[in-house]
Amino acid sequence: MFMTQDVKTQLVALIQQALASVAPAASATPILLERPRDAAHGDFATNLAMQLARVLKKNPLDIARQLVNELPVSALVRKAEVAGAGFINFTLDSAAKTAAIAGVLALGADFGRLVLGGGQKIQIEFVSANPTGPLHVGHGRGAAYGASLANLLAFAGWEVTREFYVNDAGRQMDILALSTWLRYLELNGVVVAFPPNAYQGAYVRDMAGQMAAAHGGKYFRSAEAVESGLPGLPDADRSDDEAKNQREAHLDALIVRAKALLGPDWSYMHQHALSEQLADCRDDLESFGVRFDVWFSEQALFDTGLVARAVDLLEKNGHLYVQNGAKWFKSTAFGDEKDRVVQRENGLYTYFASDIAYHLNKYERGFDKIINIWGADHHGYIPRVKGALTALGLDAEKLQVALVQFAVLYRNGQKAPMSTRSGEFVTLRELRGEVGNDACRFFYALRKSDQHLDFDLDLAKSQTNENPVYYIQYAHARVCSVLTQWGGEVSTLARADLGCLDSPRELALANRLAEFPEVIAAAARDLAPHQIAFYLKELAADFHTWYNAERMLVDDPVLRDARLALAAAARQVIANGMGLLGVSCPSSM
RNA sequence: GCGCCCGUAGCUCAUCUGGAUAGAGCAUCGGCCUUCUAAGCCGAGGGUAGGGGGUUCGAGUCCCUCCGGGCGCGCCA
Repeated sequence: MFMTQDVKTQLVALIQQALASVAPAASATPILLERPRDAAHGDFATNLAMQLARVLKKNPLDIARQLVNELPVSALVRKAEVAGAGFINFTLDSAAKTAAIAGVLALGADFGRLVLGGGQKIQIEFVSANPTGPLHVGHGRGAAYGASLANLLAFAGWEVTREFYVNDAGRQMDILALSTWLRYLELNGVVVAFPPNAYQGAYVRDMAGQMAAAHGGKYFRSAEAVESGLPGLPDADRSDDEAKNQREAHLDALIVRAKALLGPDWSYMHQHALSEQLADCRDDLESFGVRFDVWFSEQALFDTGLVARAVDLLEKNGHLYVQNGAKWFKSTAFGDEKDRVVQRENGLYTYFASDIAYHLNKYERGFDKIINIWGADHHGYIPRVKGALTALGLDAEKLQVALVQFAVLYRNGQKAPMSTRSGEFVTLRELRGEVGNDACRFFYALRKSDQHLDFDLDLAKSQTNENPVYYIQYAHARVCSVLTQWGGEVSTLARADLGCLDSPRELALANRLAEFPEVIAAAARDLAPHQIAFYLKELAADFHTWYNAERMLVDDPVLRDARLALAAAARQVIANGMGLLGVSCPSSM
């Protein structure tokens, strides 16, 4: 019997012996084994001879033949042959392939678990949406990617902290609080023109309604008090820069007025809107199978003085200068396109300043690696953040930014609007409700994160039964059904005699199971959970093919148990992989 | 204008850090349910990998250039 995990490394060891004998000088050449797509090319293949051709200045075919000749005899390898331009193809002994089945059944939910991360602490910050409205499908993509990636890295041996950065300190929150108050006034019959650049969504009215129900007219003020003396609004149909500036100025003046009129009640308004939206956001994400260990408040960075400390530190290190009354960080010294303001002329810190403080805090918490998952529109932001870290004397290499490309929605073949403020967007909650959580998570997982995503709503909604997620879940359900009809104790299958499994379909499926840890390793290395999704599709395909070709519940108990063991192992790997992607595996469909 | 990302079958996407004849799903066409779930299986057609050049044993993958699309270039967040 072969140790499951070791088949590949044992094969590498054999090749290394051959290499040491053929080309002692090049014995350190790394040996890469790949699983050929074409079954005719065996179970493993190496391009070692082609790699050596360059160094040894010899014909790769000759090198390959020598390597095969020098390969030590082993029960592991049934056949090693030279093919193509110099590949060496290995066909394993059946027992070496079916060994994976026993391995899966012995390890269960831990099959595929790795120690790549060596228990290092890694922080993944994702979603971090402004709590100013419902999450939309773009956030959904970041959420699905981040959650799957976090699960994946934890499975691969890192100690993962999942974190959501709450932007609770900026102007956007003020605008939300103002929007809520204006809707509240509206409910009390006070007619104030609702600014076009305030938050228009129905959820704002909902919050206002709750507030009116709970506090009656406590925050009532007259329209005259609210509006008198404010700068006017331009015509609604104007979209030039001047008009835009006028609208922003009007909005800011309204905020100032609201703060003056409400006094201490303003912060209640602010807090209420924040906690409502945050609770909604958390609920939405949890229903989506996305959980966070830490909800980190931007405001706390100011309250604890960390923002000031971070800026002071930059100043002390000589990386700041004053120009036009503002404090600038000399980020061009660290590869950025231009210098950036950290403290405005009016004394307020910029978002960049609090972000520097936030990253300083991340470093001070002692993570070995930090991953930020950002929307692709933030790519220009990376050099300045890394620059600031370097300027603070920190190792910027610890920080890795994974960009998630935009999800562009299509409805009836038309681009759907995605603006939060206009309130016209498809929410994540709507999407989950119409497509289902499983299909939703898998739909997102099925795309490489740095690839633009055309999300066709009509397709996603209408094709729920054709979504590939069901293909995989169906394989799982089929195994459950067969095992139920068999009625035996599944745990006994781990001891089944697998010697009778020798058909190409069975061995292909067993091979696929053995590949799972390699898929985990590659996906973790590339921060690419989509590789798991594609692997699972292939695994399910191997299973369905076999299922349609052979019967499991046969009379011969030895053959029956062997096949059931294979099926049970396939079910286990499907469950392990789907679990990482946050997709459930029903036992019947 | 400058910077980053992208361009693969009619559509949506893979391609294991440069490997063998570029693969799936959907859609189209043809077969398979008296046998453990047909949400399945088997088969067929469908490609100048945006165009062109370069690097080498070998390029969808790396470099250059052009075309096309997305995003960014605030004392916004």
